[in-house]
This record gives sequence, C-alpha cells and structure tokens, in this order.
Amino acid sequence: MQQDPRVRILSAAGPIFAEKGFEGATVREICRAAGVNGASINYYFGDKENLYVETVRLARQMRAAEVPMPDMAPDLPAEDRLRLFTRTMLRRMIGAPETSWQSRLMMREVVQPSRACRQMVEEYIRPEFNQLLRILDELLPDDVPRHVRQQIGFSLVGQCLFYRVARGVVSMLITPDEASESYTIERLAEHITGLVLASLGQAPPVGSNHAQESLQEAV
Amino acid sequence: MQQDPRVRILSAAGPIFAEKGFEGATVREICRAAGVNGASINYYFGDKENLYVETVRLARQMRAAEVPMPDMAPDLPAEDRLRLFTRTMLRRMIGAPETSWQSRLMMREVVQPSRACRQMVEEYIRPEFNQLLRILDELLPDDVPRHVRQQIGFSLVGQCLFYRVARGVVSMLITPDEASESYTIERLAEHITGLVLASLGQAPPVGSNHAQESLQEAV
Amino acid sequence: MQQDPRVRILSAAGPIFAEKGFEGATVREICRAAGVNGASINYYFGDKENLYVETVRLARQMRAAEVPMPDMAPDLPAEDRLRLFTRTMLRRMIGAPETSWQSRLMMREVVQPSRACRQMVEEYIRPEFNQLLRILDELLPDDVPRHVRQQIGFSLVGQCLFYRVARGVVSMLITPDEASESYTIERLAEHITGLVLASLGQAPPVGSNHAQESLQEAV
Amino acid sequence: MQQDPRVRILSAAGPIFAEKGFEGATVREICRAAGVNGASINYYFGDKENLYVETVRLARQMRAAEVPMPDMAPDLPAEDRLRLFTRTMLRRMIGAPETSWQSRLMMREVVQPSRACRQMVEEYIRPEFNQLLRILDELLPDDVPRHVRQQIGFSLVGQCLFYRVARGVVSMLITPDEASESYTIERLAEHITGLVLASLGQAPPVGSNHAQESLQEAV
DNA sequence: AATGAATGAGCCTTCATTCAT
DNA sequence: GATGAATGAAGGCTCATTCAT
Repeated sequence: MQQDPRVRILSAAGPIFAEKGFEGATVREICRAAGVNGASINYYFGDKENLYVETVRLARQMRAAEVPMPDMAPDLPAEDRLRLFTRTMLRRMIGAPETSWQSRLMMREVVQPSRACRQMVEEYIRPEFNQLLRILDELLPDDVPRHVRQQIGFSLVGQCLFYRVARGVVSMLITPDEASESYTIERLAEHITGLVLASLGQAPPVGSNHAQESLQEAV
Repeated sequence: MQQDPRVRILSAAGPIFAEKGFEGATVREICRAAGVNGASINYYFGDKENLYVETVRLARQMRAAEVPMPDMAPDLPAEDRLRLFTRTMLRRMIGAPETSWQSRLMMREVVQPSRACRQMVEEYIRPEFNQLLRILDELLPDDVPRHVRQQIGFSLVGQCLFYRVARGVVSMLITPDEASESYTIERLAEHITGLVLASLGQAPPVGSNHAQESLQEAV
Repeated sequence: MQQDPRVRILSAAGPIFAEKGFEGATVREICRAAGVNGASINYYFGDKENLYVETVRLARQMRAAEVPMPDMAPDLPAEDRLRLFTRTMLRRMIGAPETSWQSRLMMREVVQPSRACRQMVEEYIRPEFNQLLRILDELLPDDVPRHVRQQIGFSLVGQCLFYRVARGVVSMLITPDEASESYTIERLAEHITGLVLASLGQAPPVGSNHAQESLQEAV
Repeated sequence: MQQDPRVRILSAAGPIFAEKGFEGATVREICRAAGVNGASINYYFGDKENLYVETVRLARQMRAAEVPMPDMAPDLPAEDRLRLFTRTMLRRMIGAPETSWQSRLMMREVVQPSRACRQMVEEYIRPEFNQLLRILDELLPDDVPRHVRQQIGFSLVGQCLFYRVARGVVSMLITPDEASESYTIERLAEHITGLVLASLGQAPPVGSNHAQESLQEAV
C-alpha cells in the first residue's frame, strides 16, 4: 500500500506512542505494525527518540489538516468566530475517535513536554492562540491589559482541553446517558462559548436560558 | 533518617514516578534513591505496579493533608466559598514546587488512568467535586438541569487544571515577567472565580474592572 | 497437630521434593506447607541440601515401615517367597498414590544419586537385595556363578522399577482400559514372578497359560 | 569451530541439561559454555523451555543416528533379532560414555516427563516398541493376548533401562571386577535375551548353561 | 530457642541498537 | 540503500540465606 517506509513507520508509530507513551512503546512493536525490518527505525530516524519527535510532528500536521481552523470571514460577528474556534478545538480533542491518536499524542506532549514540544508550540499552538486572542480583542475594551486577554484565552482553551485530558475521570463522574446526551461536541462547544461570552457581558448568564434550551430541543 | 523502609521507598518513588512515569522509572533507581536493598520493593509491595498504586495513594493523602479544603462557614457567601475552593485547587496544582511531585503524579493518573485511578476518583476527586456542585447550587436557579451544573463545575476545574497540565506550554507562551507578575496563585484564583461568577451574572464582566486592579496594584 | 517442627518440615518437604525435585522446590513453599517460619529450614537443617538428604532418609524409613517386606516363613516355598517379594516391591513403587512420594523421591535418588544415595543403598537397598539373592539361591543350582544370580535379581528388580520410572511413558503406550485392567499391582506381580520363574525352568512358559487365566477371570 | 550458533548452543546445552536438569541449568551457564551472547538463547529459541525441548529432540536424533537399530533380515531367526534388539538398546543406554549426555537427558524425560516427552515417545519410543512387539509375535502363540505381549516387551525394556537408570546403585552393589568382567554390554545382552527367551520356552533355563559359558570363556 | 525482617546474588527475559552484508 | 543476525545492558523479580532480637 504505502510504499515509503518512513511514512509507514510514522503511521504505525503514532497510535502506539499515543497509547503507550514513549517508554511503553517498543521499536519491535512499531516495526512489526509497520511491516518493516527491525533495524529500519534506526536507519531512517537515527534512534527511537527521533522517531518520537517526528511522530509528534506528523500528529500535529495531520490534526491541522484534518480539522483545520475554518476560514473566518472578517464580517462574521466575533461571537460566532469564538463559537467556531471552540467547536474546532473540541473536534480535535474528542472528535473522530478512530484517528484520535493524534490529539492523544499531542496531549502527552503538553502534559510532559519533551524535545518535540517546543516546535509544536511554535508552529501550531502559538499561531492558533494568537488567532484566539485576536477574536477576543474584538470582544474586549481596548484598555484590558494583555495578561487578562491571555488568561481569558487560557480559560477557554483549558475548558476544551479538560474533556480530553480528564476524559477518564469525567466518564467516572457522569452517567453514560449524560455523556451521550449532553456531552457531545456541539453541546460542549455551546456551553463553553456561552460561559466565556457571558463572563464578558456579551451573552446572557449561563443557566438563565435553560428553558429556551429545552424549548429549542423540543422544536 | 526515616526509619520505616516502606515510607522511605514511597518517598523516593514519588518524585521518580512523577517525573518518568510508571514505565520510565526503574525499581533499581527507586531503591538506590531510597537507600534500600534492590529486592525491597518486591518484599514490601509485591511488585512494581503495586508500589505505583501505593505511591499514588500517598500522593493523594499528602496533597489533601498539606492543602486541605478549608472548612467553609455556612454563613460565608457562596461567592467567597467558590473563591476559596478555586484558590485551594490552584494551590494544590501549582503551589509548593518542592512537593509538586504529588500533583504531577496525580496528573498522570488523570491523563492516563491506571489501576490507581479509580480509587483516587472515588476517595478524592468525587467528594470534592460534589462540594463544588453544592456551592454552585446556591449560585444557580433551582431549575438549572444537572448536566449544566456539572459542566459549570468542569469549566472551573478545567481552568485550574490547565495551569498544571499545560504548565510547560503556558511558560512558552508568556514572558517570565508576566508569569511572576500575573500568574500567581492569587491572581489566577481571582481571574477564574471572577470569570465563572461573571458568567453566572453574579459579578461584573471580566475585563471591566481592570482600572481598579491597576489601582490596587499601585497601592 | 504435629508439634515437632522438624517432623512437620520433613513431612511437608517430602511430597514437594518428590514432585519438583531439589532444584524445582523452594524453601518458601516447603515452609508454607509446613506452617513454619521461613527461616526454620536453615535453623533446623542448616541449608536446603541438608533438608533434602534428611527427607530422603525419612522417605526410606517410612517406606520400610509402611510396606515392610513380609516375614517369610522358612517353610514357604521359594516360589511363593519370590512372589511376595515382587508384590511388595511393586506396592512400594506404584501403590498408594497418596503416599507414593516416598518411592518417587527415592527413585530420584536412584536415577541421579546425590549425597543421600550411598546411605540409602547401604541401609535399605543392599539388605533387601541380599534377601532377594537368598530366595534365588534356593531356586538355582549351587554352581551358578554369583554374577548370574545378581543379574537375575537385577532383572526382577528392573522390571518392577520400570513401572515406576517409566510410568509416564507406559501410560502413553497403553490405553487407559488396559491400564486399569491388566496393569494392576497383582497382575504385574504375577507376570514378573511368572516370567522370572519360567526363565529358571520353575514354571510353565509365559503365554502358555493364557487360557487358564481367562478361565480364572470368568470364575 | 562450529559456526552455527544454534548448533553450538544445543551442543552446550545438552550436557548441562543432562547433568543438572531443566531447573538446575541456567541460561548464563549454557551461553558461556557455548561461547555466545547471553541473549542468544532467547533470540534463537524464544525461551529456555523451548531450548530444552529442542535439546531433547537433538539428543534423541543423535542417539538414534549413533546407535541405529540395525536392519534385520527377514530370514533371521526371531531369537537372533531379539538379541540384536536388546544389544542395541543396551548400547544406547550404557555404551559410549563420552556422549552419554543424550541418554541421560532422555532418561530425565522418561522419569519426569515434560512437554518434550510426548514427541520423544511418538517419534522414537513407540516405533521401536512396536518393532519389539513384532519380534515377540513370532515367538508367541497367536492366542496370547495383547497385554501379555506388551508386558513381555516392557520386561525386556525394563531390564535394559535398569542398567542406565540405576547405574549408580548397581555400581555400589557389585565389585569393580564384576562390573568389568560380567557387566559388559555383550554379557548383559546375552543375559537379558536369554532370560526372556527361556521364559517363553524358547531357550534353556537361565543358570543351566553356566558350565558351557565358562567353557566358552575359556576358548 | 526461634523468628520476622531484610538482603545480595542470581534468575530469565526484553530492550534499543549495531554491523556485516 | 536496506536488512537479518546478533549483542551488551538493563529490566523486574525470586531465591536461599542471614541476623538482630
């Protein structure tokens, strides 16, 4: 199928590193899954750590390509752009379980940064965080200091990240019914965006529109 | 010094497991650090995994003991109790760097649950999450559905967790000056509590009081 | 029950050594089975090897006591005494599976002699072999040389031993029905005694009386 | 010298397993004796047990190759074929002391069967036992039941086996002079064959021809 | 006298890596 | 360029034994 051994190795390494971590994964296992010779990793990537870094890079690229941050028309209201941003983040975090190894692997890097982290931050996280800050700029008065804008951004990102990072714990704290009913990407995006906008005075308080929510659902 | 070998092993294992994870840590390394015989782990704990579980348990106990959730007077306004809750969480997350292995280890369990996670959730996380929900009950109308209350709770917890989980990434996105100036536990607690309360309509919008903030700082 | 720890250890060690051999058995296992402290073996017997030697000695003593070579009235025909001898050997070898650990352990010593073997030969095997030789003396002309008498004795003993030593192989070569039907102690004793006596001209040829056998069975 | 590491390992493992058994032997020891890396056994054989099974298989093959059961001309009298059979068995058991590890190892399997035993029985022992039964068929009336034929076969095999299995004990019961004089392979084969044939009525009683024996010896 | 705690040596196995081809 | 064979180092764990009490 895929004939470039480099790509085959990377594709095989991704899910394995994501599931077992750098230490837990073995080169043998990866080589077997990739259908290549046991010495190939050292041949193509030098050593295991280098392969790991490259795999993280690939994960980032695939994630950005598969779930790109949508082009946001400049005339779109900032509230809607914030909603789009949140929904995209959540999609990356908890959507598409069959390819979720990418976000899972990147999560590992965020939680325990290795050599692969710096690059991921500079080429992926910082640009998108700046994009988020630009959206917030339109929702905030000009004299709000920089660190406050950052922290609001972190608040939004943190809420999204939570459902990826603490997935296991969340599933212990809620019922399966609640999970399938109220913890979908759409619902969570709505909640998080609504909470942040409400905190900025740009939306009604959270909890005040539950009746309407129910009403909407009924429609 | 410490004479109980069990305790010495656990104390030595904590930072090592926290830093390198279960797979990355070796029993030899832990034994050397604890100054005990190489067979002691198997003697006292049966095997490595059991030691790991016990270490996670100890981490939870130490964390809960060092930074206990303060007793909250029933007559204290719910806003203040929410502020206390947030501040305590943040203290546990990012305070006391010399003992931060406990939270780091627990973070690992949250991110990648093992056998040790279930117990941690039941004995530590769920009770405190319920405490948070009770505080929110007082801040929300009665007809707000359960899942909304949960999600508001997760929003608050997620923001706190973020500064622990994404600590490395945050430090790449902000300057050291910003970190020491505006990312203290107090400031972050104020921000997060303010954001959540504002989103509930119980506090002025975030960003609206920056002038007062600057004023206070000047004093 | 048994209060002498030495005896308890020996009784526990017997079946374990018999089943797993010296290397395969562990002192922990023996101590647990005996219900004594893990250091008891070293305390009472010095080391594991010494315990093994003592266990072999005990096995010999128990075997001789439980299945003693019957007193043979001097007026009993030599043929009958030979039959008795053979039956006793077979009983020790393959009878009473619940207590057969003794013969099993002694078998190990015969096959791979250790320090415990010499004594077992002198105090147990040689006297009984001499007893066998005296029976044969009565069945053989005076001028048969000593080595022939020995070899006839070895032939008889070897046939008995075979069903213990090669028990596993025999059970693969015959059917379970054959085993329970024709490989009982009685049948085998009859066969072996008959074969030896026939070879000495003191009994009809083996295979010549099968009709009578069947006849007897029918009765 | 020998360049195939597999063969070197097997050759080194044979004597060690034969002497110390599966448990007693260590892979380190075998690797050192074979002059190969300590990981080679796992590399070539998977694990220690597999090496053991392969070593037993090799022992069987070498033994069969070194002392093959001779082709027996169909016109050769059954008595002579029985004599040949016995002599070959004894040669394998106690001949060629310098390569006796093969028979010793096989003895271990007979006495305490492991996973390697079944194969040894099916590919080696059963075919030759059947060969023996066919010889006996010619010496016995047709109406002798199957189990009697088997037991006569076991009687012959058991006598041969005895001198291997109980080698140590035999050497304690007889004098060195007797051993070198009357316990040679030839003499023992003659004795055992003679005893079995006599028991079938196909030869003069054992002990009746001692004079002729002495006479023959004198020639 | 007898034992619970503790230990050093050694076990088999797996690992990422190297090297001759 | 690419690989199958082979390896040194280290892994977790079990063992018989010791020693202070």
